This record gives sequence, C-alpha cells and structure tokens, in this order.
Amino acid sequence: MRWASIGGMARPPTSQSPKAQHPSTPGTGRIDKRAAILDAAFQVFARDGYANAAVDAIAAAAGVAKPTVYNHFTDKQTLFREALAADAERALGRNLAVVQRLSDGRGELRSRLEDLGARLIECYADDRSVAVRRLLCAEASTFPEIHSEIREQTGERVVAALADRFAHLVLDGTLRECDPAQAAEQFEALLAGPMEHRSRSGSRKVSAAARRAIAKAAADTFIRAYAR
Amino acid sequence: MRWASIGGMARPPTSQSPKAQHPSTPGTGRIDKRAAILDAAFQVFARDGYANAAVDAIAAAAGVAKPTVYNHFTDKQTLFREALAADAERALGRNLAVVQRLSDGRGELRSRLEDLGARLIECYADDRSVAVRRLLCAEASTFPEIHSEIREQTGERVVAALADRFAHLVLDGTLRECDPAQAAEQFEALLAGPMEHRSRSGSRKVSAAARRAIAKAAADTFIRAYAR
Amino acid sequence: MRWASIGGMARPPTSQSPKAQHPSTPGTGRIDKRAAILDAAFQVFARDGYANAAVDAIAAAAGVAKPTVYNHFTDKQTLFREALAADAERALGRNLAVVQRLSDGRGELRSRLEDLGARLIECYADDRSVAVRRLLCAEASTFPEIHSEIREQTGERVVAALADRFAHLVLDGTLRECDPAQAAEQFEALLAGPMEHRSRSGSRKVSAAARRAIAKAAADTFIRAYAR
Amino acid sequence: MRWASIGGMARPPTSQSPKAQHPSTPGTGRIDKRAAILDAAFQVFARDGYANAAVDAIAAAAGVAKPTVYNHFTDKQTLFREALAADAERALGRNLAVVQRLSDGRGELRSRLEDLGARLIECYADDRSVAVRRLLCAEASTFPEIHSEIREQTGERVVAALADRFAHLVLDGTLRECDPAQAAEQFEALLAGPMEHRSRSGSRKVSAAARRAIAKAAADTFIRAYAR
DNA sequence: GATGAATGAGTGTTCATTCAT
DNA sequence: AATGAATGAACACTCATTCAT
Repeated sequence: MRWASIGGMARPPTSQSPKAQHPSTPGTGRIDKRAAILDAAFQVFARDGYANAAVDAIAAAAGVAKPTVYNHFTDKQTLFREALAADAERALGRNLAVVQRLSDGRGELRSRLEDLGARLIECYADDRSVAVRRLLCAEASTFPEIHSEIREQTGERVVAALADRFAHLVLDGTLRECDPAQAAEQFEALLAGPMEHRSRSGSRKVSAAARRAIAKAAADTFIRAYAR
Repeated sequence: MRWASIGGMARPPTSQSPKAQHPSTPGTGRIDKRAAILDAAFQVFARDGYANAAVDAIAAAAGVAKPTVYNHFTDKQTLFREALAADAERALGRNLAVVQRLSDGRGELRSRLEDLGARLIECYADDRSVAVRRLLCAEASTFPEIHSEIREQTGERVVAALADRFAHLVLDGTLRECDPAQAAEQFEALLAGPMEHRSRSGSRKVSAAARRAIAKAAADTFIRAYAR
Repeated sequence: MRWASIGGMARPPTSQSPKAQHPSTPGTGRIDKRAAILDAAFQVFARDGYANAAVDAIAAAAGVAKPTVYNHFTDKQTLFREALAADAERALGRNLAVVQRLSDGRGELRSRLEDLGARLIECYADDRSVAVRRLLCAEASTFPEIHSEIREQTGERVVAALADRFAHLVLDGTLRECDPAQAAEQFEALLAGPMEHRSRSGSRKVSAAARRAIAKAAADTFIRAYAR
Repeated sequence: MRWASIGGMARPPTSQSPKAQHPSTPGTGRIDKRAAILDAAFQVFARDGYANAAVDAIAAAAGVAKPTVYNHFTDKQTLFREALAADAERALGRNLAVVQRLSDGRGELRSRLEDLGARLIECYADDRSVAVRRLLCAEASTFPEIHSEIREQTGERVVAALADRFAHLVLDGTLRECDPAQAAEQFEALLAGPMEHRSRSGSRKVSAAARRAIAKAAADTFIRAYAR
C-alpha cells in the first residue's frame, strides 16, 4: 500500500491537565510526558504542517513547558521525525494484522480479497494516516531520509507481506503464475489510487458505500487479472 | 490521472538580469515582470515549500524588488495559487494531448495502452509535476480550495478524457461491457501507484526501464481485466 | 597609551523621537538611522556588555524597530564591531591631536610633559574610553580580531606618534640618547597604570587633583629617567 | 600591582570522574565537590566569560549535577565571586613571596630590581592571572564590589608590600627621598603597562626575551628616577 | 509602476533556577 | 546531600507586509 500502510488507531487520550494529574504510578511521569509530547506533536504537525507548527503550540497541547520539549527531543526536526516514527510503528502493526487475515480467511477468494481491500482502505482513510502521508509528501524534499525510513518500516513491509500472501496463493493454485510483488503493488494501487482520487488527497471524506465499491472493483479487476 | 495529469513542459528561460533586460516591446514590461514573478515563484515554492519560500527569494529570482511582487499579487497566498494555476494550465494541455493519442493510434490495443501508459508516466515523472503534487499535498489543509480547483482543471479532466476513450472502446467491442470511468480510474492507478511507490513520492528517480515495466504491467493487467 | 588612546568625545545627541523627527534634509534619513543605531549600540553595549546587550534594547534606544537594525548590520557581532570601530575612530583623532601639542608647545619640557600627560589622562578617563577598554577586554577571547584591529588603529598609532615626538626631542638634545619607542611605552604606562589602579579599572571616578598628581609624577619620573 | 598581583599557580587536578571517585576520607566528599565546582567554575568562566558561561557546563566540568552547584552556591553571581576569590587568594601568596625576595636579596640594586620585575611579570603573564584580569575588567560594571574586594585582597596589598620594601630602601639610603607608595605604583606600571601593550591584553604570548627586556627597562628607568 | 527602507509579529532555542525524589 | 526533570523569561533572528519616494 502506498500509504494505506500507514494507518493509525486513535491514540489514547494522554495530555490531561498537567497540574491536575499526579501520575498514578510514580516513575511513569517522564514516560507520560514524553508520550504526551509525541502525541501533541503529531497532532499539531498534522494540523499545521511542519513549518507552521509552533513548538510553543506543541508544548501547550502536551500540557508542558516549551523547554521540556527540548529536554526530550533535541530539535524540532528530531521531534518531527520521532513523532512520525511513533505513529508509523502503530500503523504498521495494524496494517500487518489486516494483511495476515488474508491467509487465515477460509472463504472464497473474492470475498477474502474484498474484505482485505475494505480493511486496508479503512487504514488508508484513517485521519492519522492521511496526515502522515501529507507530512511525508510535503517534507519529502526537506527530510528525504524520513520518507525512506518510514516507508521502509511500513509501506514496504506491508506490500512485502501482501506479496508473500499472494505467493502462497500462486503455489496452491488459487492465482495464476505471476510476479507476486507486482501483483501486490498493483492490488494496493487499485485501492489507494481511487481513494486518493475520490478523497481529493484526503481533504474530503469518502462515504462507506463508496469505499466498499472501490474495494469491490479492486478485487474484481485483480481476480480477472490474476486468478487462475 | 491523479497527479500525472499535472505534467509540465520546460518553461521558457524567463528570469534574466533585471537591469540588463529592457523589454523589447515597450508596454510588455508589466507582462514580462508578471510572468517572471510567476515563474520564479513556482521554482522557489517547488524548492522550499510554501511556508519556507521567502517572498524575498522569489523577488530576487524574478529580478524584481519585493514590493513589485505585492503590486502584482496581493498576497503570498494569491501568488501561490496563481503560480500553481499557471503551471497546471500548461500541464493539462500536455496530458490531454497524450490521452488523445489513444484514439488516433492504429495498432493493437496492448501496444497502444503501453504507449499511453509510458507517456502518462513521463508526465507524472516530470519535475514540475512532482513539485506540484508535493505542494498541493502539503498545503491541502491550508488551501483546500486550491487543491480542488487544480484537480478539477487537470486530474479530473484527464481521467474524464480517458474514460471517454474507454467508452468508445467499449462501444466498438474492444473492451468488455464496463463502467468506463472506473476503468479509467483504475488504469491511472495502475500507473501512478507503482510510480509513487518506486520513486518514493518523487524523491528518487525511477529508471526508464522500470518506468517502461510499470507501463507494461499496467497494460497487461488492464487488458486481462477489461479486454473482451 | 595602552587605552588612553581610545578616548572619546561626547557624541552629538542623535537619537531623537523617531516619529517626531522628520529629517530636515531629505535623503539623510538612512544615514541618520544608521548613525543613531551605531550610537545606541555603543551605549547599550557599554552599559550591559556584549552578551547582555539585547538587540531589542539597542533598537529601542535608537528609536528604530529591531529589523531595521538587522537591515543595516547583518549580525549582532557586526553591529558590535562597527559600533566599537566608529567610536575608536573618533577617539583616535582626539588622542593624536593631544600628542601633537607636545611638539607645538614652546614652554619648558616639564610643563609640556605635564600638560600632555594631563590631557592624555583626560582621554583615558573619558566614559566612552573606559567603556571601550572594558568591552575589548571582556570580549578579547570572543572577538580576538576586533581587539587587534582597534588597538592597531588607536593605541599603537598613539604610542607611535608619541615615540615620534620623543625621537625629535632626542635629536634636538632635549632628551638623552634612548629608544624613543620604549620611552613612549613607559610614559604611557606611567600615566595609565596609576589611573587604572586608582580608578579601579574605571569603576570609580578619580578626582581632578589626583589626576593632576599622576600626570605630575609621571612627568617627573620620565624627566629624571630620560631628560639630558 | 595592577594585575600582575593576581598570579596563579597550577591548581591541583581536582575534577575526576565523579562516579569513579569515592572520597577516600568519608566526610571529605562535600569539600571535594565544593572545590571541584570552584575549580570548574573558574575554568569555564575564564574560557567563556561570565555571561556565556553555562552553569550546565560548570556542573559537567566538575562532574556534578546542576542542582548540586546551586546547593553549594546560591547564585551564578555568588559562584563567580567565590571562584575568583579562591583564585585570588592563591595568587596573593605567590606575589607576596616574590616581593619579599627584594629584601632578602643581597646583590646590587639593579640586579635585584630586574629579578623582582622578571618574577612579577611571570606572575602577570600566568594564564589564570590573565583570565582573572579579563573577568574583573569585563564585569567591572556588573560586579563593582568584586573588583574592589579582589583588588584590595591582592593588588593593593602587593603594591603596599612593594612600597614597604621601597621605604626601607629609602631609609638605608639606597633610594632617594621620595613617596614609596608612588614609587611602587610606578614600578608596577613600568612592568605591567608594556606587558599589557605587547601581549595585546593577554591575547598573545610575549617571548621570554621580551619579558626580560621589559623588566630590564623598567629597572633602568626606575633606578634613574629613584636611586640616590 | 517600481523601489529602498521600515516594521510588528513570531520562531526556534537557551539558560538560570527550582521541585520532587 | 545529590539529582533528573521541569519551567519562565529572554534573545537573536526572520518574514510578510507596508510606506514614502
């Protein structure tokens, strides 16, 4: 999945009023703050973009003083990198779990692919996912390394996992002889491309029905092209 | 085409030394300057992103003084919008011309699709194209209207033109009964998705061979799925 | 004179209310501002030291906005350098004029030396002189070049001028055969050393009587050591 | 002595790895730390100046945590004062010892003065001495009291001791009738002035030969002016 | 119409200082 | 007594934007 791979689940509501909250478990304070900052950073970066995101705003959102941010992360850049990475990690797990289902599924190929597609689209449409793609794309020239890192940690691995599933399906005769990597890449494209198109790069919501239709169409085209 | 639609041709070498150049035709000076500013703006925005692009830098690149920029374009935002729009217009023509070839072509379906795919990928890989996609994506939340405007002027119309071609192919029996719009959307996705993947959102070059392979694979899958 | 060479005259009262003052001579505005900034910078640096001097404060003192300061001088460092240099130039003239008097004087050697000493001490005790020495000394390790530059432009040349006068006095038999450079260095030391001592590096005033006494003592010792 | 009076001896190598060193005598730990901090503070202040010296850096250099510094010294200011005072105390001893030699010496006046001068110049040229003078001068307006305190503890007393020696020399007829305090002040000036000049306020080294020459010249002038 | 100069608002970053442990 | 973590206050520097010419 180009970007679908970077899905995200709703993050736990961390940043509470800093004074009101006396950390339940002593010693967790540091970690709490670090997590709160990462989370706030992600939200602010997502909302304002890298350049427009004020560290002040991030600190405020995290319920922390500005220097505390710099205490945990040396730089605005570093904070950016780590915030994205943290989110990417969460997303990776979610995406891989979805792909795994393909092998576990017992049903007919078509329904299994439709289901897989629908779930990957869900990941792709997730707000945090959209935000990460935007940020990565926007800062691709400023932070080329981030882009590579995160993509390798997520997108690559998801497509690879997908390719692995397809390879099995080739072996057991469900799919025709083909390059599983290419098949995976195309399956992902058939999901993400139309979604990107319809959602206008994530700037408008796509109805559940439309999402389902995209998954159906992708599965249909894929089966026509690859099923034995 | 999601973004491939926004291809660009090399723009004419505009920004010359401001003092050295005395506009040949008197009265053209204003227009010259306006064009020079638009061009410089595009380059600087493309290089630095919206937020990081200094109006100073744009003015310098255009060989004008900063207030001159503000005389022609009220805002940095306006300048951004117009610079992108100017580029999009150029790109649209190029893309439509490419799509038109599909109907003119006389050869076999496969080779015509491969050719079309290769040319669209060329548009997609063009530096200015990449830059526009990046900028649109990056500022999608800041300027949602821009995104829609430009997409409608370019992407939409290109996919529509493609759908129109496919509709003809359905009528003449080359393609099976299907929704031409969906077919167009998917064909575009099969080209753009893998390109985006391989080029890491345009941050690394994709070899000509690889591009050709993507076009071939897209045509192959498309034919298997849609040819009668 | 070690530092006495860097005397200063009261600078003309430049920085007036910026709004109230419409530059009498049109076109002088830029220069006015530049001078006002230099002057304000000197005062603030002198009062607070380099590190503690806020550019904000300098701008305010000059009746200018902060960016205007950066418009005229790229850096805080540059501003510092130029402010000191500007002052040093003024001081040099004053010191050289004083030394020149030695040759013009017609009276007895002792009274001429006492007079010279007293005038050099006046230069040395000048507030701006004290400030420059402090700043140079304080930032000697941060801006080693400044130190050299200014010293060469001032201190060196004053001692050299003094040596030149003494050389003449050797030739006309007023002073015994000796190294005029060394004599100049020592004469300066006999003035500046006790002044530095008594004024506690310029942090307390030395009475006019005490200053006169120092000059007298220096002249006396010098004559005993060097007069024929 | 203006500043020559503030000489320094190499301070014992205090700051060891804080963890590795378990104070041999229990209970000495506090004192060890205090000394380590003072020493580190001196070094950092000397290197960076007062304003630029980070308490962080001092703590690190001393192998302690920042709050430990604040436990021992309430303020950055206090730390500064005490660090300078500690160094001054060491220097005083050294300088007085040098002056004492004048009376013990048995040789001819000239050689004794030359020797005294050379030794005082040695003190004056010492790195820590140079640093202290710089710091005192730099912060003279910020901490006027420090300046007085330290000068009284060192400079004053050294000049006084010198004056005392000279008084004896007047009594035993070696020197002519004169004000011994003034003689002392001038002798010191003849040493320190040229040194300051030649070393460009301590920012470049002065060769041993040049130092010797300065001492010789000072002794010569002094003898011409004050010997019977 | 074009410009040199000026500015108000804001940004990232640092530092002396203080709690809670 | 010593520390890790947190903070409020500043500060250098930049930028989009506007006058006066």
